[in-house]
Amino acid sequence: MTRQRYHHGDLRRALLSAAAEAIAESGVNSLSMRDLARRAGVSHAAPGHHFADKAGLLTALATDGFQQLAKALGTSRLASNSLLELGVTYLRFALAHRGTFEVMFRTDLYHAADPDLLAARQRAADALYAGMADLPDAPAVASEEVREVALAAWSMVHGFATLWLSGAFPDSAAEDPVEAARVILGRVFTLHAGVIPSPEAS
Amino acid sequence: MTRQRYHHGDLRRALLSAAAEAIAESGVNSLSMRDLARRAGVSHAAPGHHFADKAGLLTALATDGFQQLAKALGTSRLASNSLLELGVTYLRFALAHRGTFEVMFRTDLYHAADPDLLAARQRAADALYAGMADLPDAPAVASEEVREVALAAWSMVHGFATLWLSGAFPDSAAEDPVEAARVILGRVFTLHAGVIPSPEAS
DNA sequence: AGCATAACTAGACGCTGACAAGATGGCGGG
DNA sequence: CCCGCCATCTTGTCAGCGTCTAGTTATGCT
Repeated sequence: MTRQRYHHGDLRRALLSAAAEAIAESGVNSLSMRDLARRAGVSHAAPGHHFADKAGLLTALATDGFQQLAKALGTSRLASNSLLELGVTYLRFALAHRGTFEVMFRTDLYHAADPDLLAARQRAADALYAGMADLPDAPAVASEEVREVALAAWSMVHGFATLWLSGAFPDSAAEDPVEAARVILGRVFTLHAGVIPSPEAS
Repeated sequence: MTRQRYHHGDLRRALLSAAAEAIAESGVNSLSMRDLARRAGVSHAAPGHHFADKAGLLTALATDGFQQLAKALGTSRLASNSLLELGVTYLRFALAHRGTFEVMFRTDLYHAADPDLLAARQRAADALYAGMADLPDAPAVASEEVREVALAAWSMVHGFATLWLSGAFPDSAAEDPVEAARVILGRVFTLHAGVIPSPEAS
């Protein structure tokens, strides 16, 4: 886990952050190992020593992403255990780390069976479900049905994030996606639970 | 539009369908123009005459996809103008044409400014919003707010489709995604509108 | 001090997308 | 009828990519 300083310093982490930045800028398909090596000022084969192959690098990137997401979701839950705010946290993560987020849900790009990745993904899923379990709202649904509502909520916020990132929405939601999501998610969630966190309107 | 028969027959369409199949099998990143040409039994540079470049082929594929989606949504609306069934149609399309669907929302892969593509995308969006406008339900929301609910519904079904396709869901929903979605979407939509289409349960 | 080894370099291979220049064949104007 | 035109397709070429192999440098342990 802990990386010492070697010739470069910490090439592994430099490559990962450079990759996240490059993907956020110009998409994952135009990412090149050799270009990453160039940015880091090392030879074209140097990355191969830290990551078995390109999929290995993306596996590490996705793993980091799931860990960060799990942490963010856990923090959000403690701050204000609101289903709506949990969704906003999810969206904020997708926007702030769009390169990493893009890779996380492209299982064809990395080694999906990697144990570290699976563990991190599970931890993020647990954080998500945990945040939904002790909802401040939704007293109307039985415990069994919580799972269904959780899938619906996850689907909605994930779909909103991906659609917005791909520019599929009309400009209405393009200005401030977080605020737009707060209104949209809030409308469904509050109607569902009968509890009104009152996003902002009177 | 209409393609005559030439040396190959109809290479353009053959390439597009082969591309959709190949992407559905092994992802868009492992798609190769040369492999497509090999499958069609032509030389490696033949595709270049029908599509300016790889992005051009994917642009055409996405355009076809949006046209098909618009058609499917329109048909669904006529068959049973239910918001739930419209969502199911959307999901069915994503599952049946997962290769095409994957490309449609990856704007970094194709020429996003292509006029034909923009027109097809707009037509699909219109079909989606039209299907939501004359809902059988949702009498509680004002006409302005229909747009917000539409975005929420679109986000939810889109998110469900992409999450399922990426294998992110626990196995619970993995068996029959359409039925699972019917339950999940129905739970939110019916609670929202106060109308119960009663998916299947007693 | 010396050495095993992690970290990196240099070179090569087959593959890819893209470009240029030549071959092939159907169709309309003479 | 046939002849030239042009869309279609082929062959050849190029730089760049991911990956493999072999060789080089520098670090930390004994």
